Amino acid sequence: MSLSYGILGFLNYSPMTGYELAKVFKDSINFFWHAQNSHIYLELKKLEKNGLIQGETVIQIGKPNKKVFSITDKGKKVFIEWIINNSKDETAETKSAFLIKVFFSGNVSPKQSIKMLKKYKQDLLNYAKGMETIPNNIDMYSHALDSYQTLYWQFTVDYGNALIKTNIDWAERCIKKLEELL
Amino acid sequence: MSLSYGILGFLNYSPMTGYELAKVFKDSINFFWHAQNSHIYLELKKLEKNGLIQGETVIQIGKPNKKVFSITDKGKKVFIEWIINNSKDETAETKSAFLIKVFFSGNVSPKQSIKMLKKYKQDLLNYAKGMETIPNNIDMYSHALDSYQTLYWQFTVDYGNALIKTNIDWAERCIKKLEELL
DNA sequence: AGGCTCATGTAACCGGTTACATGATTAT
DNA sequence: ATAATCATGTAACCGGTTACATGAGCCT
Repeated sequence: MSLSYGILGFLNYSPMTGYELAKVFKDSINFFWHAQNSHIYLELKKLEKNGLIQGETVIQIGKPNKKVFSITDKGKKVFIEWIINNSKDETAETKSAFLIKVFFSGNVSPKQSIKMLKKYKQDLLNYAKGMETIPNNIDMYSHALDSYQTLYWQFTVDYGNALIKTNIDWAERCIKKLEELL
Repeated sequence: MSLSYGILGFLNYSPMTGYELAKVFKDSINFFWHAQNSHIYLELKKLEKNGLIQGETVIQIGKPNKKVFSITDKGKKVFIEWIINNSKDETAETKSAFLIKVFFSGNVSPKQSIKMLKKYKQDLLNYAKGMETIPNNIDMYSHALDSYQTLYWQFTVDYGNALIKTNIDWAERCIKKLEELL
């Protein structure tokens, strides 16, 4: 479901191919929504069938042909409605296999858990490093759009950074408590 | 996948029925993993078929019969291995339809977005209130188990609180910036 | 009489993942 | 040579959700 709205959102900025959508997903909302290219193509087909987007094949020389999709009026309407209707509890959606592991880590030694948490922390640090380029991506797109649009992009980057910091701080607190047991 | 490990985790504490599992899920890890009762029963069947748990029907008087499941040695082994093997990047799993909405909220007015974010904040506050009882739940179970086990439960509660606080702070920052535009 | 708790399940569906397949052009 | 980029898809699978079905006993 969410993927289709993400696609509509990007097509609302400008027409794109499935291939370009896959890239733009990766460059932007990848942090909170990961999209497989196979899934994107599937969803494009569905959206076209429902009349929310329409595709046009473009013949290219020296490159494979491509299919450029544009959002329809119906698609725009559906998309805007989705944004406005703050539907049921998007808040309480946290899903984390990692936290299940933590919850049950009383079954392993403190040493083992410390190792796990340190790996978690390291992954987060690496992830944060990878995210440093996102503001650049925003700049890249931003001169094509007004600053009001990009303000929201900044909000999501801010969210990402805040979340990573919270996670790291938490991991450190846990590690510290576990080290006291050694 | 994760649900089955959650089930193994609880059965590793003590044998339980599907019904009891549904309750204990709700009382504990509900914040980061929500389990439907239908799903639990399905998973129990699968786990039994794979020899990780085994069920025994208990005839009751005055109540419907029930099936109590216990973890097998094989199940214990699989469960512990799952905890220890810090598999591929559980870190970068954040999935949030809400953040997609935020990302694309340049399509609606600041007033509209403020409304959305205030609702988000309110949902979080309500959620936090609902979570206040969890430490009690932990106390309830804890005298049956050692404090080392419950330490990890505390970790997850700490995580939940930290996350909610981060989310609320972020929402407030966004709201403030949007209000400057009015 | 009505609602809650105890108790277990089936069937249909759906969003998303993994693996696989193809093939030309361009840059190193 | 070989790796990356451009470009689009199919098929099988799977974890999880929604809706539905059933029914006894207990409390108010």
